[in-house]
Amino acid sequence: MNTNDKEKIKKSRRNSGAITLRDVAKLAGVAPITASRAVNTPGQVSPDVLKKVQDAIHRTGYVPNRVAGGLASSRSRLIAAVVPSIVVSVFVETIETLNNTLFEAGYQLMLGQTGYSAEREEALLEAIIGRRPDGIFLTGIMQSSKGRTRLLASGIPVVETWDLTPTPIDMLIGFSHSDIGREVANFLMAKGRRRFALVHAGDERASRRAASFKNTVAQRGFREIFVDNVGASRSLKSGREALSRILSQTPDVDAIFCSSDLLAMGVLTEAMARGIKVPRQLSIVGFGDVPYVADMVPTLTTVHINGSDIGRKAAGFLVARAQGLAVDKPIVDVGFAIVQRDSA
Amino acid sequence: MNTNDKEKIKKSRRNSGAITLRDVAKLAGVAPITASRAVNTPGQVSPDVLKKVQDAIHRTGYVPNRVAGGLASSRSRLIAAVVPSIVVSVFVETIETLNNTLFEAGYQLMLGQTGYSAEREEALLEAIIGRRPDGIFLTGIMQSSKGRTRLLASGIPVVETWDLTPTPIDMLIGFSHSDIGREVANFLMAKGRRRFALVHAGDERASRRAASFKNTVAQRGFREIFVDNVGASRSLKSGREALSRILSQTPDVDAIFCSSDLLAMGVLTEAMARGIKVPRQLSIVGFGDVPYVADMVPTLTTVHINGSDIGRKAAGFLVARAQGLAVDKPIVDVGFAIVQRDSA
DNA sequence: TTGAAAGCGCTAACAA
DNA sequence: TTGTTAGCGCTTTCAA
Repeated sequence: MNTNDKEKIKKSRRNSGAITLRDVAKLAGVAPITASRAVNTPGQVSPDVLKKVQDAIHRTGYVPNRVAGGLASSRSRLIAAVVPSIVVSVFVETIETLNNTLFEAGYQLMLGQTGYSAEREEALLEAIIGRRPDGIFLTGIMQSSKGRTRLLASGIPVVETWDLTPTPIDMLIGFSHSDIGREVANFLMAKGRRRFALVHAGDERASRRAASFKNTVAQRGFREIFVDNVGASRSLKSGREALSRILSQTPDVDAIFCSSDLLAMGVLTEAMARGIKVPRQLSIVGFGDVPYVADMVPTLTTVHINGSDIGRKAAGFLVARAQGLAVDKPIVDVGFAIVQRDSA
Repeated sequence: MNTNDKEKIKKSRRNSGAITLRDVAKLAGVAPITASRAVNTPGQVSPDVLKKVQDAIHRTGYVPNRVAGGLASSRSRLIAAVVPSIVVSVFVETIETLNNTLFEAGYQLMLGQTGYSAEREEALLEAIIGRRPDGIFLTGIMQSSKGRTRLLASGIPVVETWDLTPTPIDMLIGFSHSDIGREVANFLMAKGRRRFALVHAGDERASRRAASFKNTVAQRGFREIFVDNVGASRSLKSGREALSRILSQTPDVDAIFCSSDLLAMGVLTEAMARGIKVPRQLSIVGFGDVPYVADMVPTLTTVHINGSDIGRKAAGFLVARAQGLAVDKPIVDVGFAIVQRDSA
């Protein structure tokens, strides 16, 4: 931008110093709204004007202020995502795909982590609603009724994921945790296993899978199974320690279902370190099917969740809603699959 | 909110229907600016007024519109982060800590992924600057001079990370990739290794570590080493395949440095599958020190990067700058450490 | 301690 | 196709 251009730009007491659409319009010799149209809906503007505006933009290095645009149009082009944690790798693929799909459609992602804390979730919700995003992605079902009420009152499209419920706030993309527990139990029983144990983290969905597994096994008359809750420590190490505890209580255990692949890898590692043959003496099943477990030795039998698919579908739903379209069938069960590999 | 309250709220042609500060003020019987002060700087308001405003907020369920506030005050309380990808687990801890630290300080994180693509990075930058965030976190050094110019012109505080340069855009928190290559080479040579190979992904920083490793080894007169570039496929599987290729070219290889822990796990897995003794016949060194590699069998020797520390420091810098404070020593070398475990 | 006025930078609504 | 006007919901500035 040359000095001559600069002089044409009006100063005001409060302006932030950045180039505005008004500056561009003045330089191009048109009204601000015309410059706005040249930027946003170039088809509505004559080629002549379009060129003048584009020139002015180029000369000034103008970058539209989306905050102001968002305020004026009530469309922020922002989507908020709430995740327990991104170090829990099972959620990462969903967020990656959600983010990429949204970006292609011209939306930005705001990321919030609850750390599995209800209190934190509430603060996050307040912060999110305050930004007036065009949509909200939730990992899991919103349990707190206060949270549900706030979301409903905000009028912002919401997609709950990673679980099923008959009463979603709005849209839903998930799968059944109790079905998973039952199916894994059936799978292991069909393999002739009889002495079961569970290793799970202390979150509600993992507990639900565990409870369903336990019920299914109990219904078939097997003896009480050992349940090891590792709480918040979702590491490979806690999987190793869990197996140690299990073996000291029930040395004849022959099948273990873990609430994550990482815990399962821990159990597997400890088993190998102790010379326990997997799967001959002990079957191990994980959850999540994170990429590398298919290529380890031995490969891990696990429950596959299509995280990418959830992210992509959620992005599609939210973008459609943001654009005022009705979403057809906004409740989707994406299911799961038990992927049989070496460890069970 | 009861019907009586509702009637007091003025309707306008354009308003979005949500409760505004103006509604709250009217209900409380004060001016909007007074209600604003009651919300943001309660100390500046009499207890009596404070109570009336809080009551009105409670009755209406008012949530402040941060978009409008941001526009008026030129402080968005938004920080943008640019990452190559979050499925590359080495970046996840940094983002998690960055996000959590920012949230504590009242800031939200906007996440953008480049997928290691320059073109994508440019589009991302445009989208980010358009939101006028109070700060920008970059993974790596901004290589493109166009990008540097835009960032500089935007006036937004920037922290580049994960690398060092004598000419950062603004602030910098990183470590030296060429030092890492050199030190790992020295480490392996000191262990008496002579036949080296490299497995690295096709990004610039990994290539720099590899080049430095290669130089160091060459300076000591060892023969040309085999370099396997796996390109964009940073999986355990590509590590396994890389070892196969290396062995077919140089069967007597006795040390391999990988550009990520996941690739190293792949090499390790393939070695074990082939009955190659690690570390007796083959030393393997990874990069990143992601949590679980310390608890596998065998444990992985790797280069530790304190990702959490980078995230926390970056958040500190950005928040300080956003609040108009000067940042003391905004260029930090966080270093690295070779963590010796079983695999080398 | 409280308030009136005037924006922040943009777009919806209406008009020509 | 282009422009005028009046906001979006909040905060800065200045005044009382």
